[in-house]
Amino acid sequence: MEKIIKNPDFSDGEEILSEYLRRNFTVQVSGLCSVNYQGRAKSKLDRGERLVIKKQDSALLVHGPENYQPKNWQPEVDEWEVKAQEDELLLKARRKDPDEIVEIRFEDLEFLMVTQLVDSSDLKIRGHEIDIHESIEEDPKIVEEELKVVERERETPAGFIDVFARDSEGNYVVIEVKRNPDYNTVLQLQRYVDEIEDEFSLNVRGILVAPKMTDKVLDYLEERGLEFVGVEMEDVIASYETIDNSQKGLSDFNPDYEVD
Amino acid sequence: MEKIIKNPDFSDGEEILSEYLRRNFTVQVSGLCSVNYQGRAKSKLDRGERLVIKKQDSALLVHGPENYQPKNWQPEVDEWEVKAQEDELLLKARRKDPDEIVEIRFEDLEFLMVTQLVDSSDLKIRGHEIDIHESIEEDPKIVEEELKVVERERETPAGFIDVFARDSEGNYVVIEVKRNPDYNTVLQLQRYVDEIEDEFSLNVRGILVAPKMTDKVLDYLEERGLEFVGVEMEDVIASYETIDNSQKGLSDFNPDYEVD
DNA sequence: GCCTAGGTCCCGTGC
DNA sequence: GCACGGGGCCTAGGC
Repeated sequence: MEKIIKNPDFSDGEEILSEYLRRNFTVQVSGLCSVNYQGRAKSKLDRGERLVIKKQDSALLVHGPENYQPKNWQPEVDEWEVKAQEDELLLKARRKDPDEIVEIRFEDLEFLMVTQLVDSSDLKIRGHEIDIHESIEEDPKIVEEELKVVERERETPAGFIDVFARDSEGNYVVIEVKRNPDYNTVLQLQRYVDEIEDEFSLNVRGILVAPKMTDKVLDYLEERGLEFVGVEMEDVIASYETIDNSQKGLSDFNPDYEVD
Repeated sequence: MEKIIKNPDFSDGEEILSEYLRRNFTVQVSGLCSVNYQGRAKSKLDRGERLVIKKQDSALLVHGPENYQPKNWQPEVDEWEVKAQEDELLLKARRKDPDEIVEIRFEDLEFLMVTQLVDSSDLKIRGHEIDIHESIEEDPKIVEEELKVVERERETPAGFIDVFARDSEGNYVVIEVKRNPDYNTVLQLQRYVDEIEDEFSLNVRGILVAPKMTDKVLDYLEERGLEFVGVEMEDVIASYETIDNSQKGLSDFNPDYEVD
């Protein structure tokens, strides 16, 4: 930990923030504040105690005591302005594109902390839509017995077909994969099916493959003569071991701090 | 600030976390850790220094040194498990629905902080899509002269129509409003128009109302016989004063701390 | 409780 | 650089 100051006054705050906000440090400020935002929308947040975090890449988060999401934020800050006044510490964070500004006015500072986090590890994750595509290609019978995958990401004038296949009777099958299917998914599948039917002048099957489905979307699908096949995400998600194999043997954590 | 401990050992960590995680406190733990997640997907995050925040409603965030978004998280935790072991401090956060678990293994603790934030102010915001709906309802001529709004959020088998209206010639008009229109928006509008045409066996107009538009989406829209009308967000966003008027005169900040 | 749709979405990928 | 689509999306609003 570089620095922690409890109950700093506004001039302490101005000094520390001016020094560290623009640099490669994680800075926290907590205290009673109000926040205005203007940009793609406009918001006001009245006085309350919050935790403000400036990350090492300049991302700014204003977190209240609850919820996953920050109350205000700035994914990337281009210009900082810090000013101690008689009755407040003003912190402005401006972003250029889109042009937006977050203004935080602290009436009272509870603490101020400067640290530096070293983390070069990437998140390895399985269970994305792309992993379902791969499972189908490896083992098409999770969709249907005797299905043969012809092509992935087949391009049509209506967009890319996730998986293009033929069934045991030789029919063309268009497969659309979605983790979270909705009405638009149905129309998208419909468009691909229409496109392939035009191309081959044949009847074409359309199958939506997803780990879950709602009754209404299923109705909408079946009204159009399209089909649904469920998949188990557990079958799709690789084991921890498999994820492990994609990593290097040793962690690339490196304790050398980069200052600035 | 309730507590701050620098470089706590694992048994300190276990003690403090066991006491405070389940209660109405904001708890921060920072240090060298690795994180596993399993639930809707499965992920591994190798060792690195991170800031872990448990909010007062049990939301859990694992923030790396960069980016707006946490590397791992749990929007709501139902069960906590904390265990100091010889070489690590293990923190498990389980959620019941969906069933998922985040496991954080600390190899080294940099600091541990317990605070309590008091914030009962709501965020006042203007510029959401709903504000455009309201502008249209108040003054339909921003879309078209002599347009009459019939209904908002009209339900159809294909979903909800933002604004349902009739034009000067008595035609039905389906209006879809979007801040950020894209291809899917066109499909969505198409869905509604098709549904209303089926329902009334009439030709129905479809208008996409948005503050911006791209050439490709416009082409895609017009190919389908659908229309676009631009609106200015500035006309939609209320002034700060208007936002102010929606607030009570006095802040409802109350310095009484609720312990538990 | 499920379902629908928006978000200052953010963010990666492909053109 | 923009644009498109996914996300462990999250979250609010209806029913």
